[in-house]
Amino acid sequence: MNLKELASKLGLSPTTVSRALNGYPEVNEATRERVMAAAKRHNYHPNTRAIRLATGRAMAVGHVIPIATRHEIVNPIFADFIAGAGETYSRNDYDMVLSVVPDDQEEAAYRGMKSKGNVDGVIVHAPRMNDARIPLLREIGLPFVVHGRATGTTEPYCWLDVNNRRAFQRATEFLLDLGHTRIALVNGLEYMDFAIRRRTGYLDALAARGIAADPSLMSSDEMTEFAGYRAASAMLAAANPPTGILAASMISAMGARRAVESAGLEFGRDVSIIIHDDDLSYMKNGEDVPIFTATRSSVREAGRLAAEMLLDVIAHPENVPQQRLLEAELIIGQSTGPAPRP
Amino acid sequence: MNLKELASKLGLSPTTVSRALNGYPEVNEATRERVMAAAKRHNYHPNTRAIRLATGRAMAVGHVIPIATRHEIVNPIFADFIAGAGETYSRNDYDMVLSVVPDDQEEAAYRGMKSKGNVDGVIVHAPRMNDARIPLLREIGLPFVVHGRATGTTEPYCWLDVNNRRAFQRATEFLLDLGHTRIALVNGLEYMDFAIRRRTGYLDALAARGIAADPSLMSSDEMTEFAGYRAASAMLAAANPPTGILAASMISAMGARRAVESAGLEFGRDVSIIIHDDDLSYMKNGEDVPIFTATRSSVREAGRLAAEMLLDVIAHPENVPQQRLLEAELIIGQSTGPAPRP
DNA sequence: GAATCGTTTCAAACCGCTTTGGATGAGGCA
DNA sequence: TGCCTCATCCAAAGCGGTTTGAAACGATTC
Repeated sequence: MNLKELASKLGLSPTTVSRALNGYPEVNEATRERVMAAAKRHNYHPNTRAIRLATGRAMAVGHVIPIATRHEIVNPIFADFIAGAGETYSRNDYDMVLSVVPDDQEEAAYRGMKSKGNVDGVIVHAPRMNDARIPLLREIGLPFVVHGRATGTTEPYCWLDVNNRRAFQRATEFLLDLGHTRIALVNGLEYMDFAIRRRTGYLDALAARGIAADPSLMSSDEMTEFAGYRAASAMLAAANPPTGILAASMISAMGARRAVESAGLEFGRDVSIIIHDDDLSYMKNGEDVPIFTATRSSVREAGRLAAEMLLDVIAHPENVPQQRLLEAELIIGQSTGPAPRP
Repeated sequence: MNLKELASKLGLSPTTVSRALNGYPEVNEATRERVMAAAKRHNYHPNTRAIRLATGRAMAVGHVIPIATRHEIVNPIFADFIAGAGETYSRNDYDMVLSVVPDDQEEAAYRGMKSKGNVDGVIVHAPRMNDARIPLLREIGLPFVVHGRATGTTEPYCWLDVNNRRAFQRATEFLLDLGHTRIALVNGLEYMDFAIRRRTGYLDALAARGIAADPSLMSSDEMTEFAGYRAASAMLAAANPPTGILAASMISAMGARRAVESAGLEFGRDVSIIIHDDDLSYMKNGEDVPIFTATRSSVREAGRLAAEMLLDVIAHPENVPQQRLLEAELIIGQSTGPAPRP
């Protein structure tokens, strides 16, 4: 059932039917209702391909997922972000198209999207310092929103980020207030912008209390269980081990907790752990698990918001770049306590 | 730059240019090369929207992701499958469109996809017993491939699955051969088809050795770290605890391992654990982690293959439904050993 | 030399919708 | 009555490709 057939069934022109369905004012209310009813009755849905060609809009948003050579972006955090963004797209009748490409073909992928016109805009994931994608997208004129920020990029662009610096600063202060002085940072990969900011927050908090940062208490690696375990184990085995640990994610923290326990220490008493909690939907902190003390910010919600921002940019490309900084909340759980007396 | 402009720049008709670029035989080789060169030089890419309307094909594949009410499908295993499928789509110039919809609107989502024509086919995820989506998709005539199978569905349909029954049967036999007789099953949710088959394999292996299944050694829950921990803890705390555990996933197993260790037992000696390993790319068994004994089958590879199958179904809808059963390999790691002498 | 054929090219229709620029007719007003 | 407005509807022209059917032309065949 297409528009022409529906129109002739109603004894109307395609023009009128189209207008009736799209809410244009120049059509009689009675006719509109008749059209609406017929459309529903015959289960008519306009052909997306035709709409897209006629309107010149793709009604779709792209997410490029680079794979292979280096860091794997296909992780639980990414999945939750996608789920959040997808909710927004569905509500607004946009499609979400995921492009999985080898990471040396990322630029080509963006250029292709622009010239083939299968998306109206893109979300940029996991920005790094001086991220090359930002000038690229500006150059080719494809609307975009960055999830995170890119230190070093001076020209304004559209982004949505969590205040990672502040979150880790507060987390560090929290441990300091509990009397901890040997505080470790089990960070994500520090070519990622968010990890840089987290380290900055951590260092700022230490510096404010006049505590010298100890490089042996700072690690940077993938946010996996094992990387967390490995980093924490090494630190705990060394002389003058930490009594507090800042972990970059729930998953890293699971590894850190294992390290604490297998070192024969009690997690939450001998060693306090505070995590950054992305509020992953398949792994809620405190729902089942004894709750971790955490700086919490839902990555799924970030996905929803970033998508909304992008749709807005697509609708109003002329506006000045929007920027939004979300604050993480500090959740007090059971994984932290006063620094043990030596 | 569009086709018409390119054609006039070349002094040719759009027809000829289109044919030259698409490899049709009725065009002079010299002209073809001239066209190709010009296309490259002007960075011409045909407009996807126009191609889609003209050919009547969407050149896109849908994945419906139900959310909210019940089981969360947005998990690491799903993410890896998507990544694999995405690779296949990219190679074949197909788009992957993800639809995130509330799970009570799944049917509407599929019907919409068909009538709006924005995809040529779909992959069905996480099938359950007598899954309603299979007859639905057949009824509306949308090509599909199921990742997994649906026990109870009699009419043939296209699927790709791992031999879950056989995998768990072998895993159970492996533990039996090591002398274990108290073997626990920490299963996924048993309304999921794969979980049903795994339990069957487990029960078959026990029965073949004349061992009565003990319901207190069988649990069924989400495949999260905590669910694994909770189930294993309870079993280990009970009278006559298990000496072997079959875990549904790497993540469940991490929980089970924690339960073993916090019960003061040695993992791999006092309690053997054997897992089903989906070979997740962000969490490789044995890459960093001491390797778990496992039945391994890459879910990412399954994604690649299922996508290939779907593209084939789309290209040849008249063929009989393809079905493919992948066997998991048995990897001997360090998480299993002889049953301890009582 | 005319008929036939194969190669190469093109004009025009088409995909299914949106949107522009009228056309039609009823009602209002002088 | 004549003119203007407004509400309502429609024909036709896009959107940017693909595809059908035919034309042009040199080469081959009889």
